Amino acid sequence: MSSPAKSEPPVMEKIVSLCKRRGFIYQSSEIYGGINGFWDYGPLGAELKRNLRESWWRAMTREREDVVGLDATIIMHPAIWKASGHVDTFADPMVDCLVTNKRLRADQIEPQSGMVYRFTGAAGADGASSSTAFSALAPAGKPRESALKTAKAFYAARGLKDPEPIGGETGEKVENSTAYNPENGAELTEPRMFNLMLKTHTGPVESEENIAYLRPETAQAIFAQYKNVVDSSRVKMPFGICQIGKAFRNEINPRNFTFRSREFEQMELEFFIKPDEAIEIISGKVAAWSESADLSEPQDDWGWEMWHRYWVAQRTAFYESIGLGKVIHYYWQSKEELAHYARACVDILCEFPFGTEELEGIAARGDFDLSQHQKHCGKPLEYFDEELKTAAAKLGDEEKEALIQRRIAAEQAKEKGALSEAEVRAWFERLFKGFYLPHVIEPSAGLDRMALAVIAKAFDQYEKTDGKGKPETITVLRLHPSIAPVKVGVFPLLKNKPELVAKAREVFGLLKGRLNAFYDEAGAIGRRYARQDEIGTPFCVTIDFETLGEQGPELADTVTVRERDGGAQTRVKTAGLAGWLLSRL
RNA sequence: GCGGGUGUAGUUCAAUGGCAGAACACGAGCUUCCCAAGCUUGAUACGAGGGUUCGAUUCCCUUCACCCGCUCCA
Repeated sequence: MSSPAKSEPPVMEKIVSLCKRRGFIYQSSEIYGGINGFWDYGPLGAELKRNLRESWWRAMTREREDVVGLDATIIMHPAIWKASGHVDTFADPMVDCLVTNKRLRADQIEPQSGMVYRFTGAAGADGASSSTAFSALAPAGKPRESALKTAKAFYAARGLKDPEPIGGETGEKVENSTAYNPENGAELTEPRMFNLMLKTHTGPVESEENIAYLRPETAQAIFAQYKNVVDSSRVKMPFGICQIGKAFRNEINPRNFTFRSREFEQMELEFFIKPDEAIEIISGKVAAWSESADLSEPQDDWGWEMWHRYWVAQRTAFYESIGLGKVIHYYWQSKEELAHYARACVDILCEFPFGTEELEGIAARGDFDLSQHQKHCGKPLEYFDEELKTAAAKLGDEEKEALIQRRIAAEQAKEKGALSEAEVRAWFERLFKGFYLPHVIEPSAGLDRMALAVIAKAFDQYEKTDGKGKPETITVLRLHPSIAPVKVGVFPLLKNKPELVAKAREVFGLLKGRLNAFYDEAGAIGRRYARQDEIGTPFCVTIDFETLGEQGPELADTVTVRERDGGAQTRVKTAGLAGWLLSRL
């Protein structure tokens, strides 16, 4: 299996072209010129996506006893996004440097002190001039020339040749200003808000009061309905709630085909676990993770770290099952990169033609989300753990105090987000009674990215000379059979022989209800194979004269099954054909 | 959001200030005993809006989309 060379940039273009030509992915609203950041799935893309979505759902819920599903609305109470932090963190004030056009976050600019020089314009060496005002800061200790140099760059960027700025003979002293770029002292634009959440209004009147957001992630719905699920579905800790659905982000710059788009589909699991302290009280210890740890079956003494590693292993197995095993990579976020509430986060990356990019993030988020919602909605979201209450009742005061002291020490060692001693004691008081907010492991995957990843991985082209010695390029989509949009093509060897056609229609009828089959009689047999290769169909069956019994009774009612990869042909009885194929998907 | 590039048929590409062409793909017919064969035949395009001009797909402006680099990516 050859993969396209990295140094060949048109690979992505070839994939985009194939996606459109064969009906996988189209530009949204294309007849009106398209709309930036939105993509539609055509007939084959819809099947592919459905297959991916269903394999995820099957692996996450149906094949497990400890995960249930949820299907929540896209528009939810705006307070959810307040509690989650999205209203604040999704609206970053941004400024642009007037010289380099670099965009910076206004709240992250280091305050500068020094002298500001104001220029009213500039004259160019060729007689042209500019009357655009500009100011630059010479940091404390730097001469006026430093500001002058920046001003020259500013006017030069606006088309003036060798510009001589006008004005700015004397400077004004400023202290701790964030209006200038720390890198070069250039004036910055006024801060502008960039809100990454898409907004709408509920009800007939558009007003501030009825603003609603299209969800920027599906996860928050799970937290918001966590209590209902606990109360209604008899789940016991640990357990998970998963959801597949659309999410929306007003990306400033959508890029790379469907990889970063404004409307996309997420597949998220929130797996709720007992806090490590509860595990220790119940089991006497918390299992320590090591490279050789057995992650195959969950154990009672697993803390967050084992559970996190377990889900990384589970998700890895999933990617292997859809044929991405060889192209995924891991990136473990460093302590500095982690959000303050997160304990660990690993990105599962995949090799795309445009680089190795994130497919899924698996975060250990502690109890941050539920505690935020508990605080904002004012309703207790604690889980009552009878087993924990019983175990805690057997602890002596000294043992309890040892646990508390250990936690206090751990909190004091934190650089940010540490709990006070009083908060720790209050938390343990609830814990010893059997109450806690569960911690959460969150594997969060992007369905559209996954679809793009499997297409990119499967895309294969090779050169071949045809019967006339003419070279041609053959395209094959080597999709894993389990996700291929069409599972089997059914062809009569010749379409002008009614017996063959009738038999082929009969075989097609046997298959179509059980797997996605495609009937084709147009063109030479080789062309029909090629058409199926290009859309990733793993099997083709051909009805020939042997099927009709013309070559002897032993071959009657057998068909040729041709495999996409390798082209191997096998004769299979029509009676067992559906089973034969299904066992190979 | 900034800078650069590109928009012609389903795809990949031509040509042109005066009737827009090819290859492949697609449809129909013939032919063909297994990997894009051949013959006949058919349908299909100048991203959108404005300007200049007797006349614009072509020149100019605006806009939209796509690609590359920067930026952004809770």
